[in-house]
Amino acid sequence: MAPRKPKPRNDRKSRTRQALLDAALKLVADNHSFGSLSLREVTREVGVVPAAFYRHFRDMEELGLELVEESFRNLRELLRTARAAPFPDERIVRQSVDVFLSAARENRLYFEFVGRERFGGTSLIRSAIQKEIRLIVSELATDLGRFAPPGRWTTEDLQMLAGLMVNAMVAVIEQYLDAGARPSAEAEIRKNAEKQLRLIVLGAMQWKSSGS
Amino acid sequence: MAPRKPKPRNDRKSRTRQALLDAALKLVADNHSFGSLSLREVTREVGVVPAAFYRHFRDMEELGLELVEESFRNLRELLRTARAAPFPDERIVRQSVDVFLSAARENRLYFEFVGRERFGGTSLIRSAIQKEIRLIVSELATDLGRFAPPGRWTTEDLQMLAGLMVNAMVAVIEQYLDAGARPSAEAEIRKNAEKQLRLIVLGAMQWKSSGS
DNA sequence: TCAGTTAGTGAACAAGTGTGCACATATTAG
DNA sequence: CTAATATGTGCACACTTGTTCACTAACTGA
Repeated sequence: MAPRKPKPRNDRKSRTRQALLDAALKLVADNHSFGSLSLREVTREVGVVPAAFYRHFRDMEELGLELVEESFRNLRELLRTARAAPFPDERIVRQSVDVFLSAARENRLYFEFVGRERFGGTSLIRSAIQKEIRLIVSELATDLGRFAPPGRWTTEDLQMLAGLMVNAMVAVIEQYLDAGARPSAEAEIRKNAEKQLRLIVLGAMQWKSSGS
Repeated sequence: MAPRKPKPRNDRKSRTRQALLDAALKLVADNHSFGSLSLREVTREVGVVPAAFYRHFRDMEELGLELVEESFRNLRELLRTARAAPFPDERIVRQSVDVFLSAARENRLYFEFVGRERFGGTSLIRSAIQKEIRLIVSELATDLGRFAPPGRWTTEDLQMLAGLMVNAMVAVIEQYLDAGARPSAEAEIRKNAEKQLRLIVLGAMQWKSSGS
């Protein structure tokens, strides 16, 4: 049987594709890991027949990789604006934590997806995510290099510092997401995050390069 | 048909149960996440009929929780021996990194399982893991309290410091596991880990409690 | 207007899944 | 030695899964 309701085929070119992505994202956040999410569940959520999936993606994996890209497109956009910043003193620490936490709040589903698949997913998806994160670390490292007294910081050490910072923030975000966004927990987590960053900055100011 | 080979039913009480656990562990490390691992795959790997599974576990989830417990039983044992240690100076940093990395090498499968399910798994398994990690952080915090000049460190701040350290080490271990244990990468990772810990210690020595 | 392409349908398939049940065998207790 | 209890077998059931196929409806550009 042909479809009875002509389904106005809205303005945009192909909304179903985006609907599939959104549905997958929602289902991953709701229930289980992406790996144990079936093609049929996704199409069912969208309200479309399973075969229609193949008009947009070859695979569930292809959809997953697309989700990774979407996630980091948002995040990188955000970091680019936040990167025009002064020397990392007290204020910048507080601001940075704010930026990350509010980003996590607004793009919760994307962050949850990335958090789940960072280590849990298929190896293709895993390495895609790792690559993106390494890129963020590198960008932060060159940024930090601008404020560092030249000579005291090797490129390697800057990477190390950036890695430490990013790891701390990632851990904070995952802690925040796991807390179900209870506002009471958020205040606690925010305070903790600021302290951790402050301590790292403190250590960095005392740092002397790898010798000894 | 009844089984032809009597299957000598070796010494121990019930080896099948452990075989199921081991098989699940191996399959998770090899292929996919625990969530997308079927009961039948596990029994097939052991060489036993699916229904036999129910003689030992009600669920796959129950088996998963058991795996979490096994994993941390090992790890906590290890940490208890390593905890009798002097003030965290240069040597102890190097030793700590060694302890963690060699633990990750020897118990690779367990670490891989925990890494995958920490955020990827069912919510029951997730929270079981988080609880264990929080416990480790707390134990480390009280340990650190012994070396801290009293008054300068509140309990809260000690928890913060311990959390930072554990996070860093967890990140290092996951990095190590992802590198497939290539020895060239291991040296790099080890050096990086030592630097990160050194920087944290440096920051801690400069720390003054939360007031600005 | 009319041909061509795109997006979605519905039915079918082989394969894999969790779970229940009656039965067979091993192991252990009395 | 015998009876009782774990432990494992075989088979069945109803479902869900991914993928294919010919089909039609809708949109597109000339």
